[in-house]
Formats: sequence, C-alpha cells, structure tokens
Amino acid sequence: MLDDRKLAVLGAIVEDFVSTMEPVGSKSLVDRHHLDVSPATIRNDMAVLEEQGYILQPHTSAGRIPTDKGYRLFVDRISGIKPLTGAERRAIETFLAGAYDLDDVVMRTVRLLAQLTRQVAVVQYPSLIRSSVRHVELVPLTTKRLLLVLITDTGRVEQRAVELPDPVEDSSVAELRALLNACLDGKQLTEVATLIGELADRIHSADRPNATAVFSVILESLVERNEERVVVGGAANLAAADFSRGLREVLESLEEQVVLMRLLGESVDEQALTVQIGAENPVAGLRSTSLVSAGYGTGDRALARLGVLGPTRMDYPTAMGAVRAVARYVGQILAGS
Amino acid sequence: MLDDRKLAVLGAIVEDFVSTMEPVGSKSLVDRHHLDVSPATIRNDMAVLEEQGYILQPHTSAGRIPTDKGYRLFVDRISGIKPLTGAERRAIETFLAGAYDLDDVVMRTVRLLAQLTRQVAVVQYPSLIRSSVRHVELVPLTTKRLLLVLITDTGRVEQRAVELPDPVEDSSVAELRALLNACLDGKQLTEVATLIGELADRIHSADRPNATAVFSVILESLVERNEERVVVGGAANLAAADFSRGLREVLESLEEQVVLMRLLGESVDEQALTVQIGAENPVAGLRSTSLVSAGYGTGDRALARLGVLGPTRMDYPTAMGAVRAVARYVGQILAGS
DNA sequence: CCCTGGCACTCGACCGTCCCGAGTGCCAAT
DNA sequence: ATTGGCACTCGGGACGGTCGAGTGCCAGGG
Repeated sequence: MLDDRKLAVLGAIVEDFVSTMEPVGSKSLVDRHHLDVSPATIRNDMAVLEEQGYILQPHTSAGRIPTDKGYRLFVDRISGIKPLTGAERRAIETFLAGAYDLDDVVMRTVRLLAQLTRQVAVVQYPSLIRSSVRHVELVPLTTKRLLLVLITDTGRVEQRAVELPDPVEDSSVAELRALLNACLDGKQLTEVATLIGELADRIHSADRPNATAVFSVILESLVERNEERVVVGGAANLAAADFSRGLREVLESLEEQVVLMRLLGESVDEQALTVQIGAENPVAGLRSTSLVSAGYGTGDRALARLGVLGPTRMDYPTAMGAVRAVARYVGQILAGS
Repeated sequence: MLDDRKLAVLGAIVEDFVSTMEPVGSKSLVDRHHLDVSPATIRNDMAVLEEQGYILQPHTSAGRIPTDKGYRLFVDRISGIKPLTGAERRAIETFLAGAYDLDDVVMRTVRLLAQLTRQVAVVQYPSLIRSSVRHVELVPLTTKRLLLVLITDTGRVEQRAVELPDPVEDSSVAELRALLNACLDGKQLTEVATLIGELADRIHSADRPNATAVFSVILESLVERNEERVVVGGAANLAAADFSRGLREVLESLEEQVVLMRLLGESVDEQALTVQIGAENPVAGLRSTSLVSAGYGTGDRALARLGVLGPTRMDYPTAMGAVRAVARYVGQILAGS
C-alpha cells in the first residue's frame, strides 16, 4: 500500500524539512531531489501519505511536514545509519583515549556526543547492579564514624559515610574490612545482598551493632543506587533548535535524574540502537523531542545507555551513526582499563 | 548631585522594570509609588538620571530602563537586602538538614537556591586548598595499580588511580599508607607539597619508584584541582527570562567549568556578599547577566562561593537575601558534620 | 530656585487592507 | 498511473492610518 516512490517522497520530505525547518511543497521536492515525475504526481502521493498519517500540513495550502509516525517509518525503513567520516572516528579515539578515570570517561563522552551531533547528549553511568566488587574499603573518620568506599570492576567508586552506634577501635575496623573483602571480592553486586546476610551471622555479638550499621549502608547503596546517575551535556544546542515555548519544559526535564532514568530505562537490557520519537517516549515534557540511544558495555552485556536528545526534526541517520560509534568506543575503553 | 528623590525615582524605575519587564514612564511611576510630585517633575529627574548614565530609553518617546550603572547604584545605595520569610528559613533548614554527604549537600544547595530565587544557581565545591587532610587511603587494585583516596575535613573525597612502575605487594602498600597518614594527617593541604618533599627522602631506595608515582599523583591532585568543580542548577529558569538570542551563549558559558571558575573566582577570599552586574563580570558570554554570590565556609574562613545568576533585570534584594541565608546555613551544616 | 500644568511632538504598537505567491485539490486528457 | 491545466486558499509582507504613552520645553507660581 506504500509504493516505493511514496517512501522516497516521504524520505525526501523528512530530509528537506530537517535541513530547512520549513514545510516542503511538491515543487521544491522535484527539483531538489531528481525524482523523474511531475509535481502533480508528487501531490497525489502526498495526499495518500497525509491520509495515512505520515505527514500533515500546518495550514491549508502550505507545504507538508512529517508527523511522528512519518519519522518512525523514515527511521525504520527508509534511512540508513550514516557512518562517521574517518576524521570523526580518529577524533573520537584520541579524545576518549586521554581519559584517566571513569568520571573522566563519562564527562568526555558527553562532550564528544554533544559536539558530534550538535544535540543534547545523555550518558548513564555504568550500572552498579551489573558490575562486580573489586574492593571494599573502610576508613575510620572518628571513633563513631566510618567512610565506606566501594570500588567496582568498571572503575566506579561509591563512597558513603556510616554513623556507628558504638565507638570502635581501628583493629576491629581492620578485622571487619578483611572479612568484607574476603567475602565480597570479585562477586557480582547482585549476590552481595545474600552474601552479607550470611556474613551477619558470623559476627561476634559485641561488634554486631556496628557491623550491621555498615551492612545496612552497603545494602542501601545498592538498592537506592537504582537511581543511577545520568550526565547531561550540550544543553546549549537546544537554543538553536527553537522550541519557542517548550524549551523551559525540556530543560526542566533534563535536570531531573528520575526523569532521565525513566527516559533511558525503557529498554535498558537491549544493547541495540534505539530511537524514541516524540510522543513515543515516556516523559511528558519531552513529547516534542526524540532520543537516539544505545547500550554500551564490555563484551556483550550492556552496562548502561548513552544517547542524544534533540527535536523530533533531527538528523536521525547522522545521530544514529554517532551514537553507535561512540557506544562502541566507550565499551572498548571500559574493557581495556 | 543626586537628590534623595532622584534616588527614589531610580529605585522605583528599577523595581517597576524588574517586575513588568517593560520600559517605565513618568506617569505610571507617580501612581504606582505614591511619590507626591507631578509627572513633569519626575521627567526632569529622569532627564538628569539619563544624562548621568543611570537609565536610558530604548527608543525616543518610550519609557526608561536602568543601565548597568543604574543597577549598580540601586544595589549599593538604594535597595536593602530582603530577609527571607520564616517559612523560607524553615524550608532551607529542613531541606539541607537531610543531607548525608558532601555531594548531597552541594546538590541540595543548588536545587534550593534555584527554587528560592527562580534563577540559575551555581555552587562551588569547598576548595581543597583551604581544607586539611583527614585521611589518605591506598587501595591495591592490581599489583601495578593503586587507587588513591584523599579525604578532607570538609568531607570531600578525591580519588585517583595510580599506575605503578613496578609490581608491589600488599605489605609495602600498607607501609606506605601508614607513612603517609602519619605524615599528613590533620595537615593543611597547602603544607602537603613540602611535607611530601621531605617524606620522599625517607623511602627505601627499592620502593622509591612506586612511592614517587604515588606522590606525584597526590601533588597533581592538589595543583590541577585548582580547577575546582562548580555545580549548576535551575538552568530552566533562563527560559522564562527571555534572552532571545543570547540564551545559547549563556547556556554555553554555564557548561564550561573554566568559565564558571573565572566568574566565581574574581573575589574568592571574600566572605562578603558580592554582586557583579552585566558587563562587570569577566565572562564575555554573560554580559547580559548578573551574579549575586557569597563565600561560605566553617567559621570565618571562606571555603568556596555560591550564588545565583540571572538577567541583569533581576530582583536583587530577594536574590541577595536568599544567597546570604543559604550561604550561612551551608556553612553551619558543613561545620556541624 | 524648584515644582507644576500645559502643549506640541515623536514614535512604537496595533489594526485593517491589499496583494502576491507558494502550494493545494481536482479534473480531463494521454 | 501520470500529467498539465486551472481555480482556489491562505499565510506573510508591505502599506497606511490611528491611538496613546511618553517626552521635552516653557511659562507661571509657591
């Protein structure tokens, strides 16, 4: 029911609208893209496309603009993924290779994506849940206060203060630290909860109040850190794509970690490149934006997601190319360090 | 040369313009504020004020708007600092009291300031330089890699990976850790550089390559971390105050840590409440914005600065009140923890 | 000397009108 | 199925007139 040519017409409309930001008419279509038919034919095709809901005209007797459904079809069946240029690949490589830190990797990735796509970049920290313990450290701050440092194999470091019910001596802190490391080292974070449960029974009753304080903080870190961090960058790019009124709404959404998690969290276990267009995404304030995202991680399991957010009228092929490439490189960097 | 009434007129102009965002004329002034003179008199005063550069008219035969110089005079001599309401004080207190972490304090402070003033909030992390060492921790990750954790008395935790030239055993790591803590504990960070210099001589020659690697990372952390972190929040509030074209510029500036440091760094050792208006501030992209900032810290020394950034036409008395109050509370929280 | 009322003037904002042109839908012809 | 022709629609820009807020100036009065 949708002709090859009609698809081509839709593709052309999307491309023209993305680059000019103006409704596109039958005349301008035929000479910009060398379709070998007359404007009248295009008009007929357009009428069909409109009837099916892929495009619409903002006012009578104006050009057409794609609807969300139109972009969806464009992404799924018409456009490809535009690979990066060699120069861009090299830029990514050198820029990311300079990172010395997980924080630094994430920060650089955000900047990179934002600059590459001229959109807003969002990068989620590698999920705690999917990684494993590399080391647990307990540092006495005062006699009634410890600092708990949890280091994962992805290089992420979580630190939390622990308030102790009883004063404690350095020797028993060392003991607890040794115990924790012996028990947790190398284990998946998902196992930690049960392991700690078993551990609790083996503590001398005198030390038990303090130990349980530490344990509960560890558990808190794991549960509550379901609110994983998402870093945003390149918000300035929103100013260029004028959402006249919606801009405030979008900026507000971008400042809410919870909202960002919901946005990215939709398909967290998929490694795949995903596009959420306009109203498809779960956040109300972002109904006029699209998200192109991909999972990244070491090997084949996805640790987290990253992507770019822009107006629905964004350059999908380019954005998809950039996101896919960056996700791969970040995965390599993480695996290599 | 500037009459009491002329000052009052300027004040009234600023207030009206801030609240209505429209040029204000002589007529509307006299009945909004009950000045007991005729519009004609006001007009004469306005002519003088304009001649002196405190106000200007955007087009002939329109109302007047304040210049940067006008706002400056307003802040310095006319307006006071508007104290917060009781409800606001309580809100600050309860909101900040819930923080369990330095990161959390900073995050909450940013949100608080942004919400209180409906402007963009900027909060600088407590300066490393001005704080002292509470603990140094070395954690072996592999035999050729350590994690260095540096904890300060303000609760700030810096972590850095150290690549070692030679493989190392746990025992010698423990030794080095003990040595570092014995030497550095409780010392001001400013002294650390010299202390480490002395320490280097006391190392067995076999361990020296590894030790110097650790030392150099410590020193790096101190020097390079002159780029202190600044956290920004409430950027959505910029959308309300329409900088039609400048918005992109402003958002870009807010994403550059270096720029923010320059902005706040102007007067870092002053505890005082400071207002930088329009072109007074050192950042080119922020020529149409003002910054109200104050130092905060424990006791009488300022650890860092926090403040709000908004269009030059902002409500200075309220902003100043909020910034001053929040700075005080944050200082208390930091001292108390 | 400072304030005031009056007056002529300016100019931006608003509104209605008009016109143009891009773009459409429909239809008959190929 | 495609095409050329044709009448139609409607948004946007140009033009012009009115309105009113606001100004500067000046002469008169406390």
